[in-house]
Amino acid sequence: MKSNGNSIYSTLSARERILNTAHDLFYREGIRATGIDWIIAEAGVTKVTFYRYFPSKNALIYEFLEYRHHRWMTWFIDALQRYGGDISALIPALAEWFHDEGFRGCAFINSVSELGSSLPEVVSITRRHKQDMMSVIENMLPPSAKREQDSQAVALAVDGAIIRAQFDVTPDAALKVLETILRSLLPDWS
Amino acid sequence: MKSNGNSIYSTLSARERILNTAHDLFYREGIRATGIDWIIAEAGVTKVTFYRYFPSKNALIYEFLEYRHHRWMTWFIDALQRYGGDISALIPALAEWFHDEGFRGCAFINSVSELGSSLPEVVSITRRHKQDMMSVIENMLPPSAKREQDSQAVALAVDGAIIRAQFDVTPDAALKVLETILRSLLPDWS
DNA sequence: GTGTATTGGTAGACAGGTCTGTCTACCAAC
DNA sequence: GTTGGTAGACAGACCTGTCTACCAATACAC
Repeated sequence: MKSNGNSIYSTLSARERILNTAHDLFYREGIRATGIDWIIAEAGVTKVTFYRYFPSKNALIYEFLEYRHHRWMTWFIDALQRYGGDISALIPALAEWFHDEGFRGCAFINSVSELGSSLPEVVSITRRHKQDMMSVIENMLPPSAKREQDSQAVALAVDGAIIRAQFDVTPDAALKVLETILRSLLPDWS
Repeated sequence: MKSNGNSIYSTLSARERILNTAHDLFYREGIRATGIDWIIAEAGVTKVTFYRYFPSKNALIYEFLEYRHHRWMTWFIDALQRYGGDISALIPALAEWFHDEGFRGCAFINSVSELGSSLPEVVSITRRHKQDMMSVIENMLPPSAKREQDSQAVALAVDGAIIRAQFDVTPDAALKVLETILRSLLPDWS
């Protein structure tokens, strides 16, 4: 087996290389903007191999979103822990993400924008992702009768901040405005 | 000149028909998902006519965004007036939009998601659009030292609500959560 | 009214590229 | 033999953009 010297994933199996490459290209360039030949070339596989593991591009898109969900949630939970584990950890955690040079917004929001009409399954996948994000946020809030309501408000503001960070030149305003909102929403904001 | 009996814009000039058709298809189906042949067929023009008015698809995309900006801002300002003209008008105005059967989120956010990498000009166009939206919001708030800060927070929450309304089954939660945030943010919320 | 030029359109072919997906023939390792 | 790969060709559809040949309406000069 000839490995692709250019791929940063060359110790992985072919399937993993495809999935990781697709993840990077789909997120960076857009899903429709990424043809399967590009993924194939970057992953260092052939078309037969590609179709052995992913029966269609749409199947790959679903796998990409599940993979992205797992990967992002893992990062999110870890980052929140690293910054103290309570709700105020949201700001530095998101700052870490927004300042990442590869930041291109939320892959799920992007996929709804791009494919919401032609591949409507991505909408329900996004709903599940956002539900899980909100659950993580809810678990960081102290128990109260309005815990769920607050977590919905926080999650909605986080989505707003993600959007703003995506079109602004720098993410600083998005983070600052998000903090303003959270300070108003949450009485025990530190 | 043979008019296209199927086009709902058949009393308009060819250029206007193209632009209106592009607006509808780009917003409903996605920009990349809409080939120029589809626009041409729906607008009832030929390729020569299309290229007479729009030297490229990208030129049409820019025109589409400018046209969308003008159209949306006109609607936004009008809707806010219709619902009373103060900041609480935001909720029913957005409800009107979100409940529209053609609602597919914010065309500007969608274009950044879809084309942010391949046509980065859409990002600065989006920034301008969002700045104008925020100015309208600011003008609805009573004068105060934190008027600009509040308008930024409101605008960010509005973007969050747009996103949520886009992936939820119905927009009711998005509107309710937005109202919760605005109630916390703005002391004189009615 | 007629002829001409201009303007704004038509039908449709074409070129070359990209896209998704199907397939053949072959190889290496176990 | 099985598994997991390779190189690469192919088909058909779609995409953006270029071009030819022609037509109708209007304005203007005579």
